[in-house]
Amino acid sequence: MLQISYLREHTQEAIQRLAIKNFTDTILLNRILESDNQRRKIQTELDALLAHQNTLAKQVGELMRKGEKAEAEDLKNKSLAMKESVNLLTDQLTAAEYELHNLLVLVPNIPSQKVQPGKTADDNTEVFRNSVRLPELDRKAKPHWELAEKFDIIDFELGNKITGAGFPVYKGKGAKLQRALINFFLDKATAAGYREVQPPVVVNEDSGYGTGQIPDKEGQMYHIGIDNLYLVPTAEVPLTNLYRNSIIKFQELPVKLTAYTPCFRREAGSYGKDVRGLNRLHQFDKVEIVQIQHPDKSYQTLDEMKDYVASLLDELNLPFRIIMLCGGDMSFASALTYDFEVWSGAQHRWLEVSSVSNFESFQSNRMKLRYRDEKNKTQLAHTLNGSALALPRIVAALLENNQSEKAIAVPNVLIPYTGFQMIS
RNA sequence: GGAGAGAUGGCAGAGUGGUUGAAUGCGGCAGACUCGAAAUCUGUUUUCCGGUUUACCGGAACGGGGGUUCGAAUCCCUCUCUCUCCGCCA
Repeated sequence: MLQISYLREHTQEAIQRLAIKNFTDTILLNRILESDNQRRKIQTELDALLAHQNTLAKQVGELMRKGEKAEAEDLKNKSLAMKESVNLLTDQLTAAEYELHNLLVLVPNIPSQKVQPGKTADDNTEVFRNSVRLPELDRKAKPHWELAEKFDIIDFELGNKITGAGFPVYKGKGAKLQRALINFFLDKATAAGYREVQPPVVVNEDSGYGTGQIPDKEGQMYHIGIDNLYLVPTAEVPLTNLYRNSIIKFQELPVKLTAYTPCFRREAGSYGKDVRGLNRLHQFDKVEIVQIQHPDKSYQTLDEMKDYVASLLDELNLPFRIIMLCGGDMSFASALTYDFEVWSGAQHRWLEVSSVSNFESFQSNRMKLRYRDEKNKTQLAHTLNGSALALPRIVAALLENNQSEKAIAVPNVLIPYTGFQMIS
């Protein structure tokens, strides 16, 4: 959620920059500003009345102590007479605040200066490509879902049986490869200074709201109706919300957290080649990194996180490219996002395996995540997060790119974790 | 799941209707003392909103929501959570 003070004081700038995200609803923005004016007007009026009432109540107290009952009664009646207008204004204020809030949550985050205009993924900019060469596979090369069956390491049918589509069962070396990747990613994150956390994978409504899934992407999450809880779509939700409603000393910034969690996404409406095999799942594993940072340093931190994710993919020896998302392709809450895509050798396509974003104060404003600055004032902190990494498409690329007729080679860095060099 | 008790500032812990945004202690910060530190002493120390703008003024908040009252941390209702006992249990 944007800060109303920003919209109020930098209206033109906001309009211009929101246009980059293809958000051009100036009618909404005007309604917001009107609503804000209205709210302030009402509050000023109400505060004056309440101040008067408070004074009267104090005087009544004093008169009662002195035993001057008649005069006290007189003042009581005066105060009572004001009650109706106080109630009226209070209701108006509540309504005005409610309206303002409901309008304000409809406005996406302001994109950072770097973000290019654009409508779809076609307008994104490739900003980097690593030096790992694309694998030259022969004609008999199989896509990962065939490899998974051939080597009996991932069973999609079994998943269908016990749960449904999009819930694969990993078996034998397939299961161990999952565990190896999780441990590898967590160890790397720890070495890079992230504190490992094991959060709940079920969160409440407030948490969903804090990171922006609710109300924006509510339909993406699995909802446990009986307890009104949600399965996490990403560890970002519990991790960032650890600091909901808190004030951090500026000396403690940045806060760096990492967690492995399974992630659950309903993915309603997806179909075709996108959902084949491991390409898009309802449950998948991911290691996430999160930072809470001083506003002056958050873009530096974004670069650092981007470099960190790149280093993981380099170590896994996967060809990848980094995409800077255009305004139209960015998420509602993000100010700048880099996507990482690995080359899937047998599918001949790039697969998104990570998304690293700076949300600036968009999330922290929602969840009241602040820091105390050098002058002892509270300020909204900036939040950032990134996948490091999401497993399924990494596995898909590893299987496909490293295949030969008889076996699949495990990347060197993973061998200490898997305990085997080949899947055969 | 059943019964009972409770939820107050960073922490501990007073406060059962009237200058209580809140005693006291600890912690934090600033200062005095000291070569320095400890100890001691003095002062200070919540957040949000609005107005004015370095000061300052007003309002709101004592788990969340609602009610009673001229006035609520204090009384009532309700929800959530915590603790104790019983039951169940990885």
